[in-house]
Amino acid sequence: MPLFIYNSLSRNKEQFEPLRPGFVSIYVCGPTVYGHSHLGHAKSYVSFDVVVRWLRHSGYRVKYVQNITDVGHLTDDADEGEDKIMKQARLEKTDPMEIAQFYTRSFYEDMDKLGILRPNIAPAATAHIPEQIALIERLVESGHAYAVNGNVYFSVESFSGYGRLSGRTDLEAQQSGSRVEVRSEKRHTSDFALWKKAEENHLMKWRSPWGTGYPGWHLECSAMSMKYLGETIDIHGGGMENKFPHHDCEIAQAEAVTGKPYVRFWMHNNMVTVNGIKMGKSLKNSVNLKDLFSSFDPIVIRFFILQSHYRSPLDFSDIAIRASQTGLEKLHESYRRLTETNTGSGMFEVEPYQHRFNEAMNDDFNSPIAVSILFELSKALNAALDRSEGVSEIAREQVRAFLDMAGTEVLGILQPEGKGGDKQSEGAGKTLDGVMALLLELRAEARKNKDFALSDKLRDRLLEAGIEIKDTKEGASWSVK
RNA sequence: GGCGAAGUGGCCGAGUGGUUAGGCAGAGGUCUGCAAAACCUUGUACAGCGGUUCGAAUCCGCUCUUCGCCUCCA
Repeated sequence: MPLFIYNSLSRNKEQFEPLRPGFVSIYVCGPTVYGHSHLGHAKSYVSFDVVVRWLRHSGYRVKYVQNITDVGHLTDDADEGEDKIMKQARLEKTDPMEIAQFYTRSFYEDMDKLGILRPNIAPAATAHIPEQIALIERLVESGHAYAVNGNVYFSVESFSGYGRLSGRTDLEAQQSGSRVEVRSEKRHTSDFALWKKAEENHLMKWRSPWGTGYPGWHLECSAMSMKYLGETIDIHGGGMENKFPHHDCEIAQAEAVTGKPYVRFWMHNNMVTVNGIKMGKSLKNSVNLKDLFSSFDPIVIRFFILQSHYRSPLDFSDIAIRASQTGLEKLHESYRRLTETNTGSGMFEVEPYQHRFNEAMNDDFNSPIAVSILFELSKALNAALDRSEGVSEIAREQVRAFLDMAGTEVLGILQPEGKGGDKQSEGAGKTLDGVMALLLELRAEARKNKDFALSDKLRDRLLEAGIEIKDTKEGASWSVK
């Protein structure tokens, strides 16, 4: 079954075939590390995590590169303003590299909790200054860039395809409509900085052929992508807001030098909104993940994200996440029942679900459909388990294999069997198992003797202690809430 | 002003030229000592106005509204 991916460059779904058979190169724009991660990061990286997981499941060897931007971009317009990382360093009374390191660790902490697999290579911009300088040199030599007063600019007029990704190809229109004041030293308003001269007090700076300075905003991705993945890569992902100027600039820088297509498939994920308005750090409505994790299990957040398509905006609200939480618990419960129930003689056909799941994932990674298929399976499975003949050993193993693939390996929303979360250590878990077995036994005896006051007391007090009892046909079970 | 996306039942959220998305919430029922859980039943929605068509929520046009980008941003 072929995989189709929506390519932002062609604005169409296209059948995906990697450049090199069996091998997929993918680069995703990483975070600028000057603050804790928010829900927007979660949406982006959960989405691409599932992309990578699905490609791997499909048999590809995937090399996934995601940068860490630890050189500060500027806080306001094109060429003015303070470096964001420097600003944060000033606010926290420390130095830029410490800020970058601190928030890099914070980022991975959050991403790990969301079940996001780490990229194969996570290059930091500051560790690739020579590569970036080399790229600028090539651009200057080939006449695509020019140096003025210690700054180096890319000349957009020297590159015919500039703006093709975002559709902003009319340079004149850009010039007249630009909100950025024309800077005299640039040849064209849309020319963008490759290298910037550092002021005296600038803390992050390096020596270059053009004097002491620091790299421009778009350069690192081109340089590092080409270094680790080659001049033409299969997939480049990122947030929609980066289409212009960031990705258009990346294309220009890379293709001007190599003369080859930089990226074959551009993928852009949509934004997170809060009450319909884009969430952003500068808008002060961003939902910090660490805060969110204090109210919701990170896997619930992951599930919430996957219930909408990566190209659709996701509107945040507590009510919507709570709905997801209830739904996910249902899937977990169904999976638990499957693994714990005794087998019987009943049949259960997984193949149709499997097929539709693959179809959904191969249709531009349609996770909401994939999730809905898990719900349908769960419903049918529960019904089958409710029947007296139950489900046969073979059927059970087939369903389990499917859920392990779809729910655990690909979507990352079901816990693998035997791994009951991080609520208690292994040893404590064993002890609790023993205690609970005894309590359930006592309660069963009480119920048998019609001592409902005692049995209800056990149930209620356990619930207060955070343990929920469920009475099923097969007897009582318990779970930590 | 330029570039782009979207408007779906109480809420979230897919999809499609004619047949049930799915989840949450709600209602009724089965089960249960009572609950919870589970299961069954239940909702005929697609911004508005025109057009194409045997038939459109799905295609085309217009209108309205919302959102993103054009300044760093996942």
